[in-house]
Amino acid sequence: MPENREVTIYDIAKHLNISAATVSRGLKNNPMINKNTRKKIADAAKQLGYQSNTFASSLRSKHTHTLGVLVPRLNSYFMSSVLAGMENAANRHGYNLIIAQSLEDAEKEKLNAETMFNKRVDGLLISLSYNTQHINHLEPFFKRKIPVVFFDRVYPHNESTSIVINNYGAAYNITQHLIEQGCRRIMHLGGNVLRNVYKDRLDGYRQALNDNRLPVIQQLYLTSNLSEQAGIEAARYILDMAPDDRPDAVFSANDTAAVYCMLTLKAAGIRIPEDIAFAGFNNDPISKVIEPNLTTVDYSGDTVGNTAVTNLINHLKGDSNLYITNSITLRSDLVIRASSLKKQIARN
Amino acid sequence: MPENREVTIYDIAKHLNISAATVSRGLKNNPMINKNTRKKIADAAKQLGYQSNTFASSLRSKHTHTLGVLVPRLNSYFMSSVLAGMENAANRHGYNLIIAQSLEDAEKEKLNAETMFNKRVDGLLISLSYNTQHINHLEPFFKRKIPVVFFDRVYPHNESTSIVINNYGAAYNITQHLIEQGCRRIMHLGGNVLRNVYKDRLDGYRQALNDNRLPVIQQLYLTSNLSEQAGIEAARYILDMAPDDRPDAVFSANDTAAVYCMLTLKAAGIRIPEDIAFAGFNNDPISKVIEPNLTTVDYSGDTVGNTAVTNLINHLKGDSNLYITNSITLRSDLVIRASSLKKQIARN
DNA sequence: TGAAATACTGCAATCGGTTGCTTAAAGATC
DNA sequence: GATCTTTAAGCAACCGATTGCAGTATTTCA
Repeated sequence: MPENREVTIYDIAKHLNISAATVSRGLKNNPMINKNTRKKIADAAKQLGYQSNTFASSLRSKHTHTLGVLVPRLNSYFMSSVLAGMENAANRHGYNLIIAQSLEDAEKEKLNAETMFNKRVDGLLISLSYNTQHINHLEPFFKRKIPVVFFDRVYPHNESTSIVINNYGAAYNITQHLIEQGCRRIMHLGGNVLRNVYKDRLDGYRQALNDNRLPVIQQLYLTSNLSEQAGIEAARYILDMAPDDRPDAVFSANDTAAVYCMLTLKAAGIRIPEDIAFAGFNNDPISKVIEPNLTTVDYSGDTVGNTAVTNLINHLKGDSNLYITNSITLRSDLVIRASSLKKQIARN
Repeated sequence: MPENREVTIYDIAKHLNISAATVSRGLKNNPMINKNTRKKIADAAKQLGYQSNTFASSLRSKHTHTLGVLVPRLNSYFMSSVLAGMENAANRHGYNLIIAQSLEDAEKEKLNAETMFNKRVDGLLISLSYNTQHINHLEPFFKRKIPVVFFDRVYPHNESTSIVINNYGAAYNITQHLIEQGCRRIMHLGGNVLRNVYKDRLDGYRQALNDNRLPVIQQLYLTSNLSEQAGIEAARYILDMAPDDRPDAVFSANDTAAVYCMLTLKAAGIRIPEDIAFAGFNNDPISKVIEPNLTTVDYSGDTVGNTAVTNLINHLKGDSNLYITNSITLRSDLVIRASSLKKQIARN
């Protein structure tokens, strides 16, 4: 037993007294090859314990059946759902995922992009870091026509597709909902407006206020990284205000900040939604556990991931053309729960 | 500008009138090559827009700087923390991660393992699916001496390392804690005992009961997949019992089932911890949001991932030898919160 | 029956780096 | 000044699969 050397198509070829070319074709079920021969090749492969060498193949054939995924952080509920959706779709089509995180750092994003390129991924799926300013680091991909799909945190670019939801509309609706519940001083906890998701949510919030002839109050707009800590600090900020200046509702651009803000306010004796109504974004599991349950926007990470990968692969297979599709907007739903129901009776 | 062809080391070589071998060595900063020449090569590479081709290199050099990660599911808080930790450690050492999920299905696990092997990962990190019975599908790795590291859901094997926590001890302690709070009829929500984590937690629970001369009651042991739904069903099961037969505490093998069980019981008017105390496992974010806050076992997914990858890479670099290390047990902490405090005053 | 079409299979170049071995030049030693 | 080191660089085989083109056997059809 040769412990060391790999079993290659040459071993199979020698074993069957045929050429390596035939073995290669046979293993791919190329109809050029006689059915019997194919069978013999498959049997011999199994018998000899042959395992194809992917990158020998990639070297020659110029595609790797690997997609690069570059996200800000791996460990959020939303992102892990996206990845799960991506992995599923990719796996179904025989593709693999190389995954890296930028940790919200533009520099690291750049380095990771380079690695992905060097690994010659067939396509790139990317959600931008918190402070990415430009996408020069993706130039090598564009130059070599390697398709790039942006998702969630996207960047306008006319040779790649973006997978998004209507952040503007969802924020508008949720703000409108709060207004309908009688709220007049609605605070917004937002993120970096460099990122479309936060910019659009802010715009939707403002437009809804405008359309209802409500003033946009500077003091009621806080921007942060929307972490647990940021939620707690927002609560302190509110508690430090004169009672009359306090908001009567908070719309947070994510659920985490909303929930930790609620917890802190509740501990200080503020009643929710009676004193302050709450709404978040993402439909994170914690939104269903907090009491009262948090009104939020549901949008499926799984679907985002699935759509992004499916479109990318269809493009790679030539079934469709990504360059034509500029952006795909997925469905999102306003999920109304007790945290925002000032008027009606709260339900779970 | 040649749009199509890649820029290769040959282009650099021609450009500088030196050999490709020198370029190859120069790019790797091989001290055999004169410093000036190295500089010239680096400059030319940048100027020509050279990007190394990883798999051409892998083909010859026999290592890919890629690690395979095979998990049951991507979208759980714990697993995404593990992945984040892994990615971090891997990135730091110049390694990449190919990630796939088995979706708790042994068959898919097998297929994914094969793909990973074909991609010639330098090492494999795996947490077993819910119903994996054996690890024959990892034989190709063992045969070719590709190191395998199990984490969390492990399998005894004397040529690979396992990264675990002391599930038995943690479960023992948490049960002991509940007993000290005066609980006598402690229910356990467990998972498939095929998996060490659930088996060990069950054993720890039982041993604690034994050591306190408490009976192990058949009706108070439920096994499930520990999903939200399973938590709800466990609650219904409890509510269906005659009040005197009901448990006075529930120890769940994960937080998700514990939390949804609590929510359902609370809705039915059961007081926690007065009527039934609760303890979970994992320190999932929801455990800090549920009221009362859930007593649980904290163990850092990030550390698990980090440790697994670091050990694997050290082995690959020859700095240490995995075959000697049979298992690494990481620290875990009992986090006591209000859900189990029958005696003392609950605190957040 | 002979020519053309069809069905298989093989030859050999190729993908882009890597590396053992050799060679050439410069420097050191006595 | 001859021999030995040391340093730097090149030659060419190699990794394992793929594929355009060519070659041979078999079938088809007039």
